[in-house]
Amino acid sequence: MNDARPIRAKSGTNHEGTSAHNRRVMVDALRMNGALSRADLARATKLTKQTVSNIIDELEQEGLVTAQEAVRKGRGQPSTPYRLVPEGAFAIGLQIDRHLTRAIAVDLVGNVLTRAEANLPPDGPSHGATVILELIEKVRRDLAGLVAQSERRLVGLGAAMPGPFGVEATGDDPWMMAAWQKFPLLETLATGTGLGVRLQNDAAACATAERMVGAAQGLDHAVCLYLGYGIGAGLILGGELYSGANGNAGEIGMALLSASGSPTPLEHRASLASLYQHLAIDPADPGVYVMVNELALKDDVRIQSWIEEAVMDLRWSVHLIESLFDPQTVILCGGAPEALARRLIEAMHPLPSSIADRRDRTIPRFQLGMTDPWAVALGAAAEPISRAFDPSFAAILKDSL
Amino acid sequence: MNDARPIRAKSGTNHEGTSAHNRRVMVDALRMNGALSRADLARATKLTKQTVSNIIDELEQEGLVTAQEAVRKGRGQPSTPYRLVPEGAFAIGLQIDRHLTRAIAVDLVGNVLTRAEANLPPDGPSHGATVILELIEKVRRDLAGLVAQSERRLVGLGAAMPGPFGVEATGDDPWMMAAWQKFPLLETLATGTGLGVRLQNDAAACATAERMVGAAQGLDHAVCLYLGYGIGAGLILGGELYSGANGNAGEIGMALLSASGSPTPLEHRASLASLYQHLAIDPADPGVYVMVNELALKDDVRIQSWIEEAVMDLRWSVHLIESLFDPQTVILCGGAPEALARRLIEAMHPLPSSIADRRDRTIPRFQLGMTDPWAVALGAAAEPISRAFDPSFAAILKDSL
DNA sequence: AGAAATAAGTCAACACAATTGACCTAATAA
DNA sequence: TTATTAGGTCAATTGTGTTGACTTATTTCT
Repeated sequence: MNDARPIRAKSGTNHEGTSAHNRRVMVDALRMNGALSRADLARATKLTKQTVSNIIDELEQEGLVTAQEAVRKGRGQPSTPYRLVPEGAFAIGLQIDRHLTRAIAVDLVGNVLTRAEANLPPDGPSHGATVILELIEKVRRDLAGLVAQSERRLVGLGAAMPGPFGVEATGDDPWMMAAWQKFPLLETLATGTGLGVRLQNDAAACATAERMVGAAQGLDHAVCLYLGYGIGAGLILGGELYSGANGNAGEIGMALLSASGSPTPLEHRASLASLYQHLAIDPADPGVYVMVNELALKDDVRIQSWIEEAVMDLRWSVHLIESLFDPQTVILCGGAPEALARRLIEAMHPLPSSIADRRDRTIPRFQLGMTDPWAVALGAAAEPISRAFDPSFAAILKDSL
Repeated sequence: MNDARPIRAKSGTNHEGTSAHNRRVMVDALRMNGALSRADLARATKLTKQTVSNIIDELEQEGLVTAQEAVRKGRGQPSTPYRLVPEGAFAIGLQIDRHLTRAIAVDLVGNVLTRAEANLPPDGPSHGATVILELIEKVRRDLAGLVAQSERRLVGLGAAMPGPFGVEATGDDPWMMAAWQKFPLLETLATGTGLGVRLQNDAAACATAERMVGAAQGLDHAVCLYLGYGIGAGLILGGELYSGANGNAGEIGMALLSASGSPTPLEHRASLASLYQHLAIDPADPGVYVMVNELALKDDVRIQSWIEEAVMDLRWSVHLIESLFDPQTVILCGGAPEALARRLIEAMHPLPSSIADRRDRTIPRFQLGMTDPWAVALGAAAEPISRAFDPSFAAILKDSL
């Protein structure tokens, strides 16, 4: 009678899926190449001129693309390049960090339009949620003041916070991140803002940012090594952000540094937390960023000694990432002060030899990405944009609607 | 004038892409669920009854599915379940190992129809290629003798060999694997057989096998830890095999076991190579498999001491894999003799705590997959089947045709 | 028994989106 | 001036999933 066992199957697709994909492919092509004519797009996407023409007409009507002046290039009718209209869409990003929260508004091409931050009250999520919702409201109002129709073109809210998610807390937790994990954040944000909300960990958010406006643009295989209070990896695999079965992929900070003996998590050694400890400064102090940056600029010996240690672990991490993910490049990004990040990059050479040593290599094995305390918030904001406009398998299928 | 810089864009799709995807979804659903009625398929794939009906009619005509007897279940018209026809498609798999080569023929559902192996001449690829082509010919003839029309239904040839690919050789290489890497294997096989050919490393092949007929069936996020002469990981990420930018993803054997001091590659400690060394036996001896299996069965002390050491490294590996990939499960598979594999699995407990410790867990964190010296060859054969019939993003796009 | 309800599956008309091939336009090269 | 080339449009066509009414076969209710 009742067949209990549910049927597992992938979703099918139909015309709308096809159409949605092709529209996304256009937007993606324009994002990566700046401005392209209809004929260019047809060649690049392998669609017919006519199809491209129809889609571009639609996108133009919707205000997502616009024609530039015709350009003559050689023989034949001049081409009319189209480019993305930044004001075509907006998204809001939210970063929840240990002692503060940041909100940011970006447009279709990743320009930051407005931003705001606030301290998180130390008494946990239920009070903190109010602060957050107010912060989002503020950014939303500012955005509305800056551009007309912003509300109509708001595609969603992206949130980022330290992971891992859905796992029992371990050890000390002065900033109540564990409490935040249990708090029904997404529901609160969704009902409080009326927007669609998704959650990423901070490394994933950084990778999303690097993919939209940073060093991972146009790359289908890249790993962002995020050095923040902890350390994590944001994974761009096969052209999409990879989150794993539970949204926890890339938690390299938990990787143990030796199989036998007394293994230490990478996080305990290579992270800003370890730097703060090494320098004996209070991570909650709002001045740490500037302080560390200046120490790095003047090559302070204590920073140098930390860098020497950390670089060994980072070399190991890069080698590990290359061995396991075989990416086109590894990008150092995240909340580390810029001067520190530069010192680290310099100190990384020479990289240990790995399968990434290839003759056909055109991109550096390891490079510096964004070093901006707002990178995570930016990535959080980039997520809804990416969800709405980037080509992806999921977007074609019926169950995505 | 000449705009040098090429335009980068993803491919668009059209009706044929839609259709191709939906057909694959049907086959996939039948593979995972055994037998389903048209109505079941419609519900599971979110397509309409009519669409499913049309596709099933086609598939039936093509001999890929067949109706079973109608079953009455509760009220309403009895349903007619359809199942895959094993003889609907065949593929040939080829394993090139250090001193021998294996060929195998499988059908649509992964049944092994015939197999053969041969020693690889020690004088390198150009002579070896002849041996291989003869071996494939033999398997192909045997297959043709076993089932009618097999040639018409042959979807391709999959090859598997130890990786990594495209990297300068390192260290000693008694079996000339480096020479094999340089040899134009794919071209030789393609012209020699007239079939489409793809290459995987052995860990990836194992994962492909586990996905078609093993422990990874129906899982979208699984990692196969392949313990063979070396050690590697086959990655099933987001429902597809992930190969990285250069086909080298999952090379966990190269992971270094400690950041500072004198780091050792995992491969030097946890691999059958290390076991052979520990036991002081010649890995080229064709009797090693049986020998090791018997030693494991009688709990030989030398085996036990190796296991104790190896298990520490394997625990570390599983923890690392869980931290970086966040899979639903980790599967131990590959060419290790079964008794040894069982001993290893037993000795793995307790696993180190990791982000994989979740309350909502239904599958074991770590489990035993296939322990069959033919697993790699089977996976190699599974690849063309998977390519031809599994749903995938690439299969929808125009540039896949 | 008979009627109602329920579920599987089919039929024929339809809608949607990409394709096709002819055609127009605007530029450069001969 | 004319031929050639490239961008782009027009209108008809094709392929594929959808829709809603209908048929068939079975169980459940009265």
